Amino acid sequence: MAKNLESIPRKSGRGGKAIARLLDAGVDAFARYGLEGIATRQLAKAAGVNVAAIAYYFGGKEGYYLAVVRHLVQERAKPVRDLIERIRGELSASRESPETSARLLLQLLQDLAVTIMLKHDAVAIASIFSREQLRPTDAFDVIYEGVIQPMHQLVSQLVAQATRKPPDAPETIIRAHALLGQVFLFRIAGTTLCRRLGWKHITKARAEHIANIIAEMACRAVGLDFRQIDSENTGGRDET
Amino acid sequence: MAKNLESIPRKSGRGGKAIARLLDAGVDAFARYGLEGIATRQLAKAAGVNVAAIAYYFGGKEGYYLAVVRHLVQERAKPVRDLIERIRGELSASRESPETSARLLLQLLQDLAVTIMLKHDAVAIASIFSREQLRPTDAFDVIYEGVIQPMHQLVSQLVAQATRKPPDAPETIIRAHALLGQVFLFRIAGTTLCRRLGWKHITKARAEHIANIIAEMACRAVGLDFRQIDSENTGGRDET
DNA sequence: AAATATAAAACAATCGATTGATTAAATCAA
DNA sequence: TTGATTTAATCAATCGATTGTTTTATATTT
Repeated sequence: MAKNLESIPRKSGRGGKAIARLLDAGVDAFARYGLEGIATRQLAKAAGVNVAAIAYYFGGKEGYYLAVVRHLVQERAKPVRDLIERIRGELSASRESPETSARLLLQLLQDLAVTIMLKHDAVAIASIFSREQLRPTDAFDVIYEGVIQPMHQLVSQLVAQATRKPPDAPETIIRAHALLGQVFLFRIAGTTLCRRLGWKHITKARAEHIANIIAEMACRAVGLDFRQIDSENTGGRDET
Repeated sequence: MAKNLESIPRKSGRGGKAIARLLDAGVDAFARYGLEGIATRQLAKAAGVNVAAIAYYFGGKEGYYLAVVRHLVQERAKPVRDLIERIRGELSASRESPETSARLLLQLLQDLAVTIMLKHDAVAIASIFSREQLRPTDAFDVIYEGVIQPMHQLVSQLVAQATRKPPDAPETIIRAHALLGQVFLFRIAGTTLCRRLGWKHITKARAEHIANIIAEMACRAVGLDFRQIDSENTGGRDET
């Protein structure tokens, strides 16, 4: 459908302003309303550019949407990819043991949970991604291969080492999926949680509280005692 | 917006056919494509009725959507509500103990997981609900109060008794949310799981396998040994 | 001057909603 | 049970508004 899946025109550096404004505005708008939920005219107005710019730079609405998702994954999701890289580095640096893996798993899930509940870009990723789950477009592959698959694989590896099972066993991957999903869930189903708890928003303190509980349940789920790991982790910075 | 939020006209029993056909077609269509993702003409064609019937019976597209959700929750979600009622009955019939609560929690999550992954109506509920989570409309309240809140409350109660904590404590509710969310997640994020596992669909056998793993993790998460509970549960019908 | 970028206007297509006419059914007087 | 009248339901045709896209013209930069 989209005309130019290659690179964006930008023959000279002067149209970069409009492109950048469109990409920025698109992240917010598409995350909030979805591809079909917002009109090109509103998108252009939000970006402060003319409607024709969408077709001019991206070939159309679909190409624009795809470019926004690509931008979101490649540029804005850096903190998430850094997190993956950090844990992966620590994993290869330490000797392999269930305790180490569990500790890293705990760290990863905790950090990811807070990031996904609070960080603006992560919220956008989660929103678009959950929409793409229900009705996948080309954008699904971009997000999946860009952030989901690496994350999923890393968690699977940590789960495998923590439970002493093969990392490619269906059981291991299903477990990893459940753990990762828990984290995403507090973003996707935040409305329900807030209603149940009488909250209006999820503040920073609340997000950290939730992250601790998630981490604890995750550790128990892979068969290890949370307190042991947590006390040697950051000196027991929390006790829920 | 919608004209008549009260009852549907249906002055005589003759128009019931059209209404029923519209409600049936609407469940599928709205679950698949969302409110904005499908046109009234397609909806009418799918139902085999004239476009004007939508405005005639429901006052408009929004009223139609709301009626579909109401129908879905009130009529089609009966198996889910029956499940809640069954567990609730068994809970009040047995004496209060962490073991009993954990066993019931396991049963509930296991049955719910299979239902939500396989049963057609439950899939529709999960799809519409997850959409309403991201961008709530009036339909959110209908689903929330009809099935989510009762389910959430019951799980909270079971978690509270299993962990010997107050049922209205934030920690308890957050735990319940995570457990319930895990189950929903395998429906919402089934695309990712299937891709990771090289599956095309989630078959009955696979759904039951997943349900077992979820139940095991849930039991561990609330601090009990899965094997003890499962062996006294249904005579060890599964061993993953 | 040539290439690139922006802007306003117009494009065909589709959206949800409505119209007036027609058909089917129910109601009631005889 | 009739036949006349009213009500309910269905239909094709059409409404104005809005959709994504395109065109045409103008401005800016190289």
